[in-house]
Amino acid sequence: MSCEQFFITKLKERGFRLTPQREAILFTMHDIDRFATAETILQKVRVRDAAADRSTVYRTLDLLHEFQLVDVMEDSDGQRRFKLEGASDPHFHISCTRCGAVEGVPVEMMQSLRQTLGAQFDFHLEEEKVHLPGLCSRCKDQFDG
Amino acid sequence: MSCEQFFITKLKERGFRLTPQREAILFTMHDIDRFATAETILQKVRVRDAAADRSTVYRTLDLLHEFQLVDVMEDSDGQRRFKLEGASDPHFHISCTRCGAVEGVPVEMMQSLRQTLGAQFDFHLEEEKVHLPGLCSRCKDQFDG
DNA sequence: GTAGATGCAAAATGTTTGCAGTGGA
DNA sequence: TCCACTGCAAACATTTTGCATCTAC
Repeated sequence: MSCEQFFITKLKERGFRLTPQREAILFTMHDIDRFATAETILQKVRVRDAAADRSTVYRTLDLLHEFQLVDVMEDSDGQRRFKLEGASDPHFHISCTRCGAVEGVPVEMMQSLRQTLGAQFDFHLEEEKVHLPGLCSRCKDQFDG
Repeated sequence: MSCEQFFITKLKERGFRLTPQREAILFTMHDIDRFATAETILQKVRVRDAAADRSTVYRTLDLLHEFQLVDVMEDSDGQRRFKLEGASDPHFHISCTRCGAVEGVPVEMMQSLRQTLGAQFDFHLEEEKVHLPGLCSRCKDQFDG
C-alpha cells in the first residue's frame, strides 16, 4: 500500500477528511524524503498551493505523526524536523552533528545494546525513536586532517 | 578538583569573572543533580537570590556548557534540559519517554554499537551526546499490566 | 446539511539581545 | 579604574490556538 493510500485509509477510519492541502503536504514530504523543518515543508507546499498556511502544515504534520507516517526529530537549533517514513523497515537514525546528514539504520544493529539495557537497567529501549549523534564519513575526514 | 574549583579556574583562564549569580547557579545545579529546565533552575536560584534573572541563567548555562560542565538535552516538549556533569566518567543517558526519569550509562556499554556503526557507515558516534528514549522499569511494568 | 478543515491573526512559549547601570578584579 | 556582568525590557523564532468561513462527504 502506498503511503498515500495508507494515509487515506487511516483518515477515513477516524472520520477525518482528505483535503487538497493534506494531499499537497503528503506529496511534498514524499518528494523531500529527508528531515525538513516545518518552514521548509511550507515553502515547498506553496509551490503547489500558494495559499498554503503554516498552521495547516503543523496540524497536518501532527496528524501524520499520530498515524506514525512521520518521524519527528528534535534538533539543537530549536527547530523540529519532520520526515515521511511510510511503511519502511523498523530503523533508527544516525545524524551528523556537523552537516546534519541523516541516515536510517536497521534496528537489528541495536539488538545487543537493547538486551544489555534491558538486563542491567530494566530499561525498554524504544528503538525507532533513537537518534544518534556523531560525525559522518565526510565530516570526520575533514576533522581528522 | 571540585566542579566549583574547575569552573573558577576555567573562568579565570579566559578572563571571565566569578559573580554571586554564577556561584548561585552553579550551587543550585549541583543540588538539583538531574536534568532540569531553565525555568526550574531559575526558580531554585531565586531561593538563594530573589532578584536572579532569567537571562542571566541562560547566559550562565551557555557558559557552563561551553566549559563542558553542563549537558544539554533536547526534549520533545520544546524545552531544553540542563544538568551539571562535573568530571564524571564518560557516559550517555537513557530516559523514560513516559515519566522523564534520566539515568547515566557508561559509554563502554555502547562499544559494540560504536564499532558496528564505524565499520558499516563510517560513522563516528559521539557517545557522550547520546540520549536514548525508552521506558523505565516502573513505567514499563505499568504498561505491561 | 453538517461536522471537520482551513486561513488568518493573535497568543503563547522558550530563548536571545541591546543597553544602561553595577561591581569584581 | 575598567571592562565584564547584570537586570530589565523588548525582540525573536517557532509553534499553538480561537474563530469565522469554507468544503468534503
